[in-house]
Amino acid sequence: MRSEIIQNQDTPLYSISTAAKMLGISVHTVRMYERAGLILPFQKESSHRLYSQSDIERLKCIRRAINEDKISIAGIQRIQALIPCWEIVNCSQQDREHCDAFNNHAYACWMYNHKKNICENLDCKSCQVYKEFYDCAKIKNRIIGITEKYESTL
Amino acid sequence: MRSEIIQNQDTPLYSISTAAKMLGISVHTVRMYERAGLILPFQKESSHRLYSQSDIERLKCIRRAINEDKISIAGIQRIQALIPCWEIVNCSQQDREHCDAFNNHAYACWMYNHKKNICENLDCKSCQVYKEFYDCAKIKNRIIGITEKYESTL
DNA sequence: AATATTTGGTATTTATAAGTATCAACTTTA
DNA sequence: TAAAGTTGATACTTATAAATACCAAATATT
Repeated sequence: MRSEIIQNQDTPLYSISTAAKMLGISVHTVRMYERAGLILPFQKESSHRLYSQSDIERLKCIRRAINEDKISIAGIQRIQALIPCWEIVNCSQQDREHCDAFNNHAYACWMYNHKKNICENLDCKSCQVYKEFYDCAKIKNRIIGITEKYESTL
Repeated sequence: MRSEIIQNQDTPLYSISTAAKMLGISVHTVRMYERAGLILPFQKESSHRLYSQSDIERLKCIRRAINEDKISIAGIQRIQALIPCWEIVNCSQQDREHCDAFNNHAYACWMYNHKKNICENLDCKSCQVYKEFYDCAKIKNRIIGITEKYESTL
């Protein structure tokens, strides 16, 4: 078996213009979504952005939400702010007290600074919270999961 | 102590034109919010709508979400669809299986039919799910509440 | 070294959601 | 029973979010 570069859904492959072309939108629109915290791109050392296949899928999902479901960008931000990140990363009571994400509800956790808590040394881009829960169905199912977890202890 | 008509925040008091005037919007806009499921008015036997002080506050909250926070109506619907109603009304596993609200994520529970479950004979207008959880902060705090409830059993 | 691309801005356009106007039929109330 | 208000529906207007176009400076590619 010869040595190969491992490629998967998370491998940074596409430049911003390639990504934009794949989605049929302008480069600026992609950056607009980034500014809004809907997507975190890979940054090369050089400051140029790169996107993986997962990023493309995420962007497609964002487009559907905006164009088909008529949810505004601000609305998507609020929805993502409801992801129960504290439960997913299982942070402590003390972590929560100092966490801006836990104590606010306007943006997803990856939009806040995480100093002095469990997330401090973690990369949001590779965190389950960011990677897995970007749409309504997945977020709702996760909330359901919490209640089921609770009920199973009764 | 003489007999008085009990008035509270939930007493139906205002006609639709009075409510619209109080909010500085048109009658039609109020009905638009109703169509979207953001507000459930009282209906007199006569089919004319009436609004309580709580309804006015709720409408003010909706207005802030739309005008200040820039969340679209479709966005508000999706956010309200994340209210963990099943946990609040504590419905059974069987109730959940047959519940359109539980099994979807596009609208709040009070927008669906509740046949053959615990909600069947309840009035959504006076249900805690509808009355208490119409904004992001309250919804998020409720989700937090579930996790804390779970953690307290450990 | 020359060409192509990306960056982060601002200014502008466009698409459309949110809101208004108007309507005839119906209901309430005075 | 006349006047005022409500209903639901359609057509129209407006406000603005989303997207595009453009820019000069920086970076990457050949």
